[in-house]
Amino acid sequence: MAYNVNLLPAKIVPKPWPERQPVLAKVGGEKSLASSIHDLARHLNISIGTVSRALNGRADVNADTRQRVLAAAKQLNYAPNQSGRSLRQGATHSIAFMLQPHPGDQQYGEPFFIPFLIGLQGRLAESGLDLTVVMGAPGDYQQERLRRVVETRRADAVVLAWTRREDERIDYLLEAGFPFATLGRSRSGGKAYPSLDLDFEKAGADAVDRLVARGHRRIAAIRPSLNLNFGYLFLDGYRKALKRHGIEVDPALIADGFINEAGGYQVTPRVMLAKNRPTAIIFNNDAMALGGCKALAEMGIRPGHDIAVTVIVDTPLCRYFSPALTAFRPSLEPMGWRLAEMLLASLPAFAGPEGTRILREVWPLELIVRDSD
Amino acid sequence: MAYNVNLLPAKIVPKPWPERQPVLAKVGGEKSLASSIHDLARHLNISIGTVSRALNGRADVNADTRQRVLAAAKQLNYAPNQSGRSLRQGATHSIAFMLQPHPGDQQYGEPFFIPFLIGLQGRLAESGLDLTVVMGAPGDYQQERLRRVVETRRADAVVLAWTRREDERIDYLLEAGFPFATLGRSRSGGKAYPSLDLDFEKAGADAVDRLVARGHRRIAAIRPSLNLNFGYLFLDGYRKALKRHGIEVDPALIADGFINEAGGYQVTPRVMLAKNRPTAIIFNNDAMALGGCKALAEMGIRPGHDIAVTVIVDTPLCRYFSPALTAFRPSLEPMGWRLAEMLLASLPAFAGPEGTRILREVWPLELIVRDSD
DNA sequence: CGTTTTTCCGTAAACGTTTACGATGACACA
DNA sequence: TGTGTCATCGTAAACGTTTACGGAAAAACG
Repeated sequence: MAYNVNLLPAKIVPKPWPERQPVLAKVGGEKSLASSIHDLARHLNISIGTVSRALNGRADVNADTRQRVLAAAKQLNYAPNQSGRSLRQGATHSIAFMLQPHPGDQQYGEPFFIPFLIGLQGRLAESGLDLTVVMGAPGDYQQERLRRVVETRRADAVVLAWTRREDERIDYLLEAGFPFATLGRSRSGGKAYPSLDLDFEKAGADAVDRLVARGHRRIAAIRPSLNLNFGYLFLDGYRKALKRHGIEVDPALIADGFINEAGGYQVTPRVMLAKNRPTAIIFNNDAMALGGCKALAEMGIRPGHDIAVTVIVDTPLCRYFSPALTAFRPSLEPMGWRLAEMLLASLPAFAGPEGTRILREVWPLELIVRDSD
Repeated sequence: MAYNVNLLPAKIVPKPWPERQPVLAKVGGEKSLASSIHDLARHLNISIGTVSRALNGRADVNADTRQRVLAAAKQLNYAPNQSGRSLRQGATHSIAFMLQPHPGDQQYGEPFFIPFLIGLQGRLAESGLDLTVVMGAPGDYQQERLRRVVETRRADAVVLAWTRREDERIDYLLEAGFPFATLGRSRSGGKAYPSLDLDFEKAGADAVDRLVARGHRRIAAIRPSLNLNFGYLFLDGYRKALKRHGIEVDPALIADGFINEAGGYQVTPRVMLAKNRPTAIIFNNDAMALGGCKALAEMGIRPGHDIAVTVIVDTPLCRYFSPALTAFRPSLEPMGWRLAEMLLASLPAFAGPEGTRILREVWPLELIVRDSD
């Protein structure tokens, strides 16, 4: 008889952590989905210990017995119960990726992560780990979800993205001693942790260099608001390069907006109406570039003709847009692969010889010249 | 002393299911991340049974005791071990969404799902369920991953997307008796299951109706290959509407391509070079439309001027493209919410009164008229 | 005051694994 | 034959929960 929490008088309704819920009925009914180690043992008339050892490749089991166990496992469609394994071993064999929609993301999210996740999952799978993406509600900045994943031990490690300038998630994980790796840098955290980032600073500088070489001197920069760290890095490179060329940085040519099409659309007219009207714009994001180009089109300004447009992170959109947008391209899938490797190297159970931890890599972006600048 | 599987002589290396891996060290070391129910019991000098009952809101526990337990839980930073709970209850309290990159998706994936997932996760969270997205490698069509999730009981139910005409995943889940719901219809599966889909058939017909009303008679249709079901539905609507208007269906005006920018780019010239050159194109996907418009631009054909372009599934891309693309818009977040509701209604533990299962809803797409037709 | 009911809590089993430990033979060797 | 080694296996505990059951004390009732 399931007890219904909701029927409790209001004042004694507990708010434990987390809210407990009705128990799901066991699925599958009679024909259980998969057999347990006990079924195998009974079927073969041996002990469960031996079955487990056989399945786990331990040495102290007869070769013949092992074969029989494996055959029976296949025949009876055995699959180890993950909860049982996790409970006993204190490890879930799965890595969590925190995917957090941005507050400004009204409609659609970043396609950016998919190839990254493909690489990540590919490498993790090679080590027998599952990758599970845990979604948060938009706007709560993951802190709560992260705590929950960590404290209920749903994953053995986490991978963070969209790192911020100061990132409380990183502080939390460091303090908790929970293994993690980040896509992107941050200024948070005294201790070292594996992180992989793109060289937005150099890309910003390279973009400026190229534009200056082509005669531009009034160059606008449009980057995401929030305090996403790559926006700062990009702007640093932009500023330094301008100074190197003896060009004064004009604050009116720098704007922040939501990291989506609407943000770019909204913010671009602002820099175009500056006293010193720019002859070039660098967008720090493909979606913002799309929105920005829309705004330009409405002002009768044609990218590649009347203004030079450069995008920092390339996507298929940049290639298929008309005119095709000059952009800096990351190699996302290898990055996912690599970050998995870095994370694994930081986990005692997977690390090779001592001292092989890999920390703080910064990868270059490749300039793809197209028609917009 | 951990036994290293890799040191086994090759011939007795077992290939159990799944490949077993080294055990991860318990994280956190001394300062354990969270305390167990035993810690609470010891701290309060009561039994673990009482602690559990207090936390779970059972009635047979003194109000005062409950308060003390809850206070201690907060103080000691208690969080229930998920593996323990799952093992005991036979339920994981988490729902899996299978995300499968398409073979053609070389670089980037579908942003389509994010708002859907936001809605899905929002509703599930209200019932205390976690949503975890499980990634597969591109190309293997999920069957293996799905089996693994189901058989190792990593989730209590799954949500499928990208349903195909005949979908072996659905057949498998039905036969296994595992709860699931699908975003999209399929012809598979004799038995009923919760599914939510968009009315691609009507959208296809409406698109034709509108174009015919504006004087077009040679209308091309470009849809994804593979046998994604919505491609068929769209084409059905397209065909029926043409016939209704007494227009013969010209196979040369219909083309399939990979469901991304490259696919649209590759396939669009094919229909444009038909003997009966079309005056309008309906794209079944926004990315394909982007690629297609690129091809058109290279042929000197301007959407909205020289040709009418309509897109079946609207995204921000359609809105911010120049010219803005007329498109049919889904309401993805409510769909996610609704599908979660349908799934929950099919789970005994969450269903309300008997007979409230919700099956097979088909939602309309809203026509957004812009500048491209 | 005796009896019955109610309230509250402790006990212990169970979920499916893994693994430390010990037991049993088989075999080798002196 | 006695002793030691090795291969192989069974036993049982443990991981952290939930929950059926029963018991003790308190409350209610006659």
